[in-house]
Amino acid sequence: MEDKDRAPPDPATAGEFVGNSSWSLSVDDSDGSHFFSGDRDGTMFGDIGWDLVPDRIGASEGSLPPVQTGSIEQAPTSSYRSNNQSVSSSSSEDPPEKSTVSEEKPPEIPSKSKKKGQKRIRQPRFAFMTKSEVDHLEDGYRWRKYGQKAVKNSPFPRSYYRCTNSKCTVKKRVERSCEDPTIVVTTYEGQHCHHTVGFPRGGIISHEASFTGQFAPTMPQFYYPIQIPTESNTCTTTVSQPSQPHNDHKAGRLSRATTAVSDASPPQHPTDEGLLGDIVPRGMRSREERNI
DNA sequence: CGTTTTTGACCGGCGC
DNA sequence: GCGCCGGTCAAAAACG
Repeated sequence: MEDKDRAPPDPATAGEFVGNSSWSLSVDDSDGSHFFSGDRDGTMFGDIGWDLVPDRIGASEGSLPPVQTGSIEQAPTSSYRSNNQSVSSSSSEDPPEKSTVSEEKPPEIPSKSKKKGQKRIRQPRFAFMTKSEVDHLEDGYRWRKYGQKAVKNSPFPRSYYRCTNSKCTVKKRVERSCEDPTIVVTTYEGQHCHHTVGFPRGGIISHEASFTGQFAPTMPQFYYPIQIPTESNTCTTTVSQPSQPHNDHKAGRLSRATTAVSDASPPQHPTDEGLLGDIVPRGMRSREERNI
Protein backbone atom coordinates (compact mmCIF):
# COMPACT_ATOMS: atom_id res chain seq x y z
CA MET A 1 0.00 0.00 0.00
CA GLU A 2 2.88 2.20 0.59
CA ASP A 3 3.52 2.58 -3.01
CA LYS A 4 0.11 3.63 -3.82
CA ASP A 5 1.05 6.94 -2.54
CA ARG A 6 3.09 7.23 -5.54
CA ALA A 7 0.29 7.03 -7.88
CA PRO A 8 0.97 9.39 -10.65
CA PRO A 9 -0.73 12.65 -10.32
CA ASP A 10 -3.71 13.05 -12.39
CA PRO A 11 -3.27 16.07 -14.51
CA ALA A 12 -6.91 16.37 -14.71
CA THR A 13 -7.23 17.07 -11.09
CA ALA A 14 -4.20 18.99 -10.35
CA GLY A 15 -4.67 22.64 -9.89
CA GLU A 16 -2.61 25.60 -10.58
CA PHE A 17 -1.27 27.96 -8.13
CA VAL A 18 -2.41 31.37 -8.08
CA GLY A 19 0.29 33.66 -7.31
CA ASN A 20 1.42 37.05 -8.13
CA SER A 21 2.53 40.18 -6.60
CA SER A 22 0.90 42.40 -4.16
CA TRP A 23 -1.04 40.33 -1.86
CA SER A 24 -3.05 41.40 0.93
CA LEU A 25 -3.24 39.85 4.24
CA SER A 26 -6.06 37.70 5.15
CA VAL A 27 -6.43 35.85 8.30
CA ASP A 28 -8.40 32.81 8.80
CA ASP A 29 -8.94 32.24 12.38
CA SER A 30 -11.66 29.84 11.89
CA ASP A 31 -9.31 27.02 12.39
CA GLY A 32 -6.07 28.44 13.32
CA SER A 33 -4.76 28.74 9.89
CA HIS A 34 -3.45 31.98 8.69
CA PHE A 35 -3.08 33.20 5.28
CA PHE A 36 -0.80 35.95 4.47
CA SER A 37 0.75 37.21 1.44
CA GLY A 38 3.97 38.30 0.12
CA ASP A 39 4.69 40.89 -2.33
CA ARG A 40 6.52 39.99 -5.37
CA ASP A 41 6.34 37.76 -8.27
CA GLY A 42 5.75 34.24 -7.43
CA THR A 43 6.23 34.90 -3.88
CA MET A 44 4.35 32.64 -1.74
CA PHE A 45 2.15 33.98 0.74
CA GLY A 46 0.74 31.64 2.85
CA ASP A 47 -1.12 30.37 5.59
CA ILE A 48 0.29 29.13 8.56
CA GLY A 49 -1.26 27.17 11.10
CA TRP A 50 1.41 26.42 13.49
CA ASP A 51 -1.02 25.47 16.00
CA LEU A 52 1.13 25.25 18.91
CA VAL A 53 3.37 22.61 17.79
CA PRO A 54 5.90 22.86 20.48
CA ASP A 55 9.01 21.77 18.87
CA ARG A 56 7.84 22.73 15.55
CA ILE A 57 9.26 21.10 12.65
CA GLY A 58 12.57 22.44 11.80
CA ALA A 59 12.73 24.19 15.05
CA SER A 60 16.03 22.66 15.64
CA GLU A 61 17.21 23.91 12.39
CA GLY A 62 15.99 27.21 13.54
CA SER A 63 14.65 28.07 10.24
CA LEU A 64 11.01 27.83 10.72
CA PRO A 65 9.93 31.14 11.88
CA PRO A 66 6.94 31.04 14.07
CA VAL A 67 5.04 33.14 11.77
CA GLN A 68 4.24 35.97 13.83
CA THR A 69 5.56 38.63 11.75
CA GLY A 70 3.96 41.91 11.39
CA SER A 71 0.30 41.70 11.37
CA ILE A 72 0.21 38.05 11.08
CA GLU A 73 -1.26 36.62 14.10
CA GLN A 74 -0.13 33.52 15.69
CA ALA A 75 -2.44 30.66 15.46
CA PRO A 76 -4.92 31.18 18.18
CA THR A 77 -6.12 27.69 18.36
CA SER A 78 -6.02 27.56 22.03
CA SER A 79 -7.55 24.20 22.06
CA TYR A 80 -4.29 22.66 21.19
CA ARG A 81 -2.32 24.59 23.60
CA SER A 82 0.01 21.97 24.71
CA ASN A 83 2.12 23.42 27.33
CA ASN A 84 5.26 21.47 27.25
CA GLN A 85 3.80 18.52 25.66
CA SER A 86 6.68 16.86 24.09
CA VAL A 87 5.67 16.51 20.62
CA SER A 88 7.84 14.37 18.59
CA SER A 89 7.55 16.92 15.95
CA SER A 90 6.31 14.79 13.24
CA SER A 91 9.20 15.55 11.15
CA SER A 92 10.08 13.29 8.41
CA GLU A 93 13.20 12.44 10.22
CA ASP A 94 11.38 10.39 12.65
CA PRO A 95 8.52 8.98 10.81
CA PRO A 96 5.80 9.64 13.18
CA GLU A 97 3.78 6.60 13.52
CA LYS A 98 0.90 8.76 14.30
CA SER A 99 3.12 10.72 16.45
CA THR A 100 1.09 13.81 16.33
CA VAL A 101 -1.71 12.27 18.06
CA SER A 102 0.48 10.26 20.20
CA GLU A 103 -1.73 7.30 20.04
CA GLU A 104 -0.34 5.92 23.18
CA LYS A 105 -3.74 5.97 24.57
CA PRO A 106 -4.90 4.26 27.62
CA PRO A 107 -6.03 0.77 26.87
CA GLU A 108 -9.44 1.35 28.20
CA ILE A 109 -10.26 3.65 25.45
CA PRO A 110 -12.76 1.96 23.27
CA SER A 111 -13.13 3.21 19.83
CA LYS A 112 -14.36 6.64 19.34
CA SER A 113 -12.89 8.13 22.37
CA LYS A 114 -9.49 9.29 21.52
CA LYS A 115 -6.97 9.36 24.20
CA LYS A 116 -8.52 11.47 26.75
CA GLY A 117 -6.40 13.80 28.65
CA GLN A 118 -4.04 13.97 25.79
CA LYS A 119 -4.24 17.07 23.84
CA ARG A 120 -3.83 16.88 20.22
CA ILE A 121 -0.96 18.64 18.70
CA ARG A 122 -1.72 20.11 15.47
CA GLN A 123 0.94 20.24 12.86
CA PRO A 124 1.89 23.08 10.68
CA ARG A 125 -0.55 23.72 8.01
CA PHE A 126 -0.39 25.10 4.58
CA ALA A 127 -3.34 26.22 2.68
CA PHE A 128 -3.78 26.59 -0.98
CA MET A 129 -6.49 28.25 -2.84
CA THR A 130 -7.06 26.71 -6.14
CA LYS A 131 -9.33 27.73 -8.84
CA SER A 132 -10.67 24.44 -9.85
CA GLU A 133 -13.77 22.63 -10.70
CA VAL A 134 -12.75 19.55 -8.91
CA ASP A 135 -12.63 19.52 -5.19
CA HIS A 136 -9.93 17.07 -4.64
CA LEU A 137 -6.85 18.21 -6.42
CA GLU A 138 -4.30 15.68 -7.30
CA ASP A 139 -0.98 16.41 -5.73
CA GLY A 140 0.93 13.27 -6.24
CA TYR A 141 -0.08 11.61 -3.05
CA ARG A 142 -2.86 9.29 -2.40
CA TRP A 143 -5.47 10.35 0.02
CA ARG A 144 -8.27 8.64 1.73
CA LYS A 145 -11.30 10.55 2.66
CA TYR A 146 -12.27 10.01 6.23
CA GLY A 147 -14.90 12.56 6.79
CA GLN A 148 -17.00 15.30 5.48
CA LYS A 149 -18.74 18.01 7.36
CA ALA A 150 -20.99 20.83 6.49
CA VAL A 151 -19.28 24.08 7.06
CA LYS A 152 -21.03 26.76 8.88
CA ASN A 153 -21.73 29.77 6.77
CA SER A 154 -20.90 27.89 3.69
CA PRO A 155 -23.08 25.91 1.39
CA PHE A 156 -20.19 23.70 0.56
CA PRO A 157 -19.11 20.81 2.71
CA ARG A 158 -15.59 20.35 3.89
CA SER A 159 -13.90 17.09 3.21
CA TYR A 160 -11.20 15.56 5.31
CA TYR A 161 -8.50 13.47 3.79
CA ARG A 162 -5.64 11.53 5.20
CA CYS A 163 -2.59 10.27 3.43
CA THR A 164 -3.01 6.62 2.67
CA ASN A 165 0.50 5.89 3.68
CA SER A 166 0.12 4.24 7.01
CA LYS A 167 3.19 5.93 8.34
CA CYS A 168 2.24 9.28 7.13
CA THR A 169 0.07 11.43 9.27
CA VAL A 170 -0.52 14.17 6.83
CA LYS A 171 -4.04 15.31 6.48
CA LYS A 172 -5.74 17.77 4.34
CA ARG A 173 -8.99 19.54 4.26
CA VAL A 174 -10.70 20.52 1.14
CA GLU A 175 -13.49 22.97 0.89
CA ARG A 176 -14.84 25.44 -1.54
CA SER A 177 -14.84 29.08 -0.95
CA CYS A 178 -18.24 30.29 -0.04
CA GLU A 179 -17.49 33.43 -1.89
CA ASP A 180 -16.29 31.95 -5.06
CA PRO A 181 -17.37 28.39 -5.60
CA THR A 182 -14.77 27.97 -8.22
CA ILE A 183 -12.09 28.27 -5.64
CA VAL A 184 -11.05 25.29 -3.68
CA VAL A 185 -9.26 25.81 -0.44
CA THR A 186 -6.97 22.97 0.41
CA THR A 187 -5.29 22.90 3.73
CA TYR A 188 -2.49 20.50 4.39
CA GLU A 189 -1.51 19.57 7.85
CA GLY A 190 1.73 17.88 8.63
CA GLN A 191 4.49 16.66 6.45
CA HIS A 192 4.73 13.57 4.42
CA CYS A 193 7.32 11.18 5.61
CA HIS A 194 7.61 9.61 2.26
CA HIS A 195 7.98 10.61 -1.29
CA THR A 196 5.48 11.18 -3.88
CA VAL A 197 5.77 10.51 -7.47
CA GLY A 198 7.07 13.10 -9.76
CA PHE A 199 5.06 15.19 -12.01
CA PRO A 200 5.14 14.39 -15.61
CA ARG A 201 5.30 18.00 -16.33
CA GLY A 202 8.68 17.79 -15.20
CA GLY A 203 9.96 19.32 -12.51
CA ILE A 204 9.28 19.00 -9.12
CA ILE A 205 10.21 15.78 -7.88
CA SER A 206 13.61 14.92 -6.83
CA HIS A 207 14.65 15.49 -3.33
CA GLU A 208 12.17 18.13 -2.74
CA ALA A 209 9.34 16.22 -4.06
CA SER A 210 8.02 15.20 -0.78
CA PHE A 211 7.61 18.71 0.18
CA THR A 212 6.55 20.33 -2.93
CA GLY A 213 4.32 17.54 -3.67
CA GLN A 214 2.76 18.11 -0.40
CA PHE A 215 2.19 21.74 -0.58
CA ALA A 216 2.09 22.35 -4.19
CA PRO A 217 -0.36 20.28 -6.03
CA THR A 218 1.28 21.31 -9.15
CA MET A 219 3.73 23.96 -9.51
CA PRO A 220 2.19 27.15 -10.58
CA GLN A 221 2.46 28.36 -13.98
CA PHE A 222 0.00 31.06 -13.73
CA TYR A 223 -0.39 33.31 -10.87
CA TYR A 224 -3.36 35.18 -9.87
CA PRO A 225 -3.70 37.54 -7.06
CA ILE A 226 -6.41 36.61 -4.75
CA GLN A 227 -7.30 37.08 -1.24
CA ILE A 228 -7.82 34.17 0.90
CA PRO A 229 -11.33 33.85 2.05
CA THR A 230 -11.81 33.34 5.64
CA GLU A 231 -14.74 31.23 5.31
CA SER A 232 -16.68 31.38 8.46
CA ASN A 233 -15.06 34.56 9.43
CA THR A 234 -14.93 36.76 6.54
CA CYS A 235 -15.50 34.98 3.42
CA THR A 236 -14.15 37.73 1.33
CA THR A 237 -12.49 36.16 -1.51
CA THR A 238 -11.36 38.32 -4.24
CA VAL A 239 -10.11 36.69 -7.27
CA SER A 240 -8.51 38.42 -10.04
CA GLN A 241 -9.81 36.39 -12.78
CA PRO A 242 -7.03 35.09 -14.79
CA SER A 243 -7.01 35.72 -18.37
CA GLN A 244 -6.48 32.10 -18.77
CA PRO A 245 -8.87 30.18 -20.82
CA HIS A 246 -10.96 28.03 -18.69
CA ASN A 247 -10.38 24.74 -20.27
CA ASP A 248 -12.05 21.62 -19.47
CA HIS A 249 -10.83 20.55 -16.14
CA LYS A 250 -10.50 17.09 -17.38
CA ALA A 251 -8.31 18.22 -20.11
CA GLY A 252 -5.79 20.27 -18.42
CA ARG A 253 -4.63 21.76 -15.24
CA LEU A 254 -4.36 25.04 -16.81
CA SER A 255 -7.93 25.57 -16.14
CA ARG A 256 -7.15 25.93 -12.57
CA ALA A 257 -5.33 28.43 -10.58
CA THR A 258 -4.06 27.91 -7.18
CA THR A 259 -3.16 30.32 -4.56
CA ALA A 260 -0.77 28.92 -2.22
CA VAL A 261 -0.82 29.97 1.22
CA SER A 262 2.13 28.45 2.70
CA ASP A 263 3.50 28.80 6.04
CA ALA A 264 6.74 30.23 6.91
CA SER A 265 7.65 33.69 7.58
CA PRO A 266 6.93 36.49 5.28
CA PRO A 267 8.49 35.92 2.01
CA GLN A 268 11.99 36.92 2.17
CA HIS A 269 13.54 36.95 -1.15
CA PRO A 270 12.59 34.18 -3.34
CA THR A 271 15.40 34.94 -5.58
CA ASP A 272 17.19 32.02 -6.89
CA GLU A 273 15.05 29.51 -5.24
CA GLY A 274 12.28 29.87 -7.61
CA LEU A 275 8.85 28.85 -6.78
CA LEU A 276 9.88 26.32 -4.35
CA GLY A 277 11.65 28.92 -2.43
CA ASP A 278 8.48 30.79 -2.28
CA ILE A 279 6.48 28.00 -1.02
CA VAL A 280 8.77 26.03 1.08
CA PRO A 281 10.15 27.52 4.17
CA ARG A 282 13.82 27.32 4.12
CA GLY A 283 13.96 25.37 7.25
CA MET A 284 11.58 22.77 6.14
CA ARG A 285 13.27 22.43 2.91
CA SER A 286 16.59 21.83 4.29
CA ARG A 287 15.06 19.33 6.46
CA GLU A 288 13.45 17.56 3.66
CA GLU A 289 16.52 17.51 1.61
CA ARG A 290 18.55 16.20 4.35
CA ASN A 291 16.01 13.66 4.92
CA ILE A 292 15.96 12.25 1.58
C1' DC B 1 -11.82 -9.16 -2.52
C1' DG B 2 -9.30 -5.22 -1.18
C1' DT B 3 -9.68 -0.36 -1.02
C1' DT B 4 -12.12 3.91 -0.86
C1' DT B 5 -16.16 6.66 0.05
C1' DT B 6 -20.20 7.78 2.58
C1' DT B 7 -22.36 9.15 6.60
C1' DG B 8 -24.18 9.30 11.25
C1' DA B 9 -22.37 9.33 15.75
C1' DC B 10 -19.10 10.63 18.97
C1' DC B 11 -15.62 13.55 21.26
C1' DG B 12 -13.38 17.60 22.89
C1' DG B 13 -12.77 22.58 22.94
C1' DC B 14 -14.79 26.98 23.22
C1' DG B 15 -18.05 30.65 24.03
C1' DC B 16 -21.92 32.15 26.47
C1' DG C 1 -23.30 23.76 32.65
C1' DC C 2 -24.91 23.74 28.08
C1' DG C 3 -24.97 24.12 23.30
C1' DC C 4 -22.40 24.78 19.14
C1' DC C 5 -18.99 23.38 16.10
C1' DG C 6 -14.88 21.33 14.10
C1' DG C 7 -12.70 17.13 13.67
C1' DT C 8 -12.52 12.08 13.81
C1' DC C 9 -14.16 7.35 14.02
C1' DA C 10 -15.96 3.34 12.08
C1' DA C 11 -19.59 0.49 10.04
C1' DA C 12 -21.71 -0.06 5.81
C1' DA C 13 -21.92 0.70 1.03
C1' DA C 14 -19.77 1.45 -3.26
C1' DC C 15 -16.24 0.70 -6.40
C1' DG C 16 -12.63 -1.35 -9.38
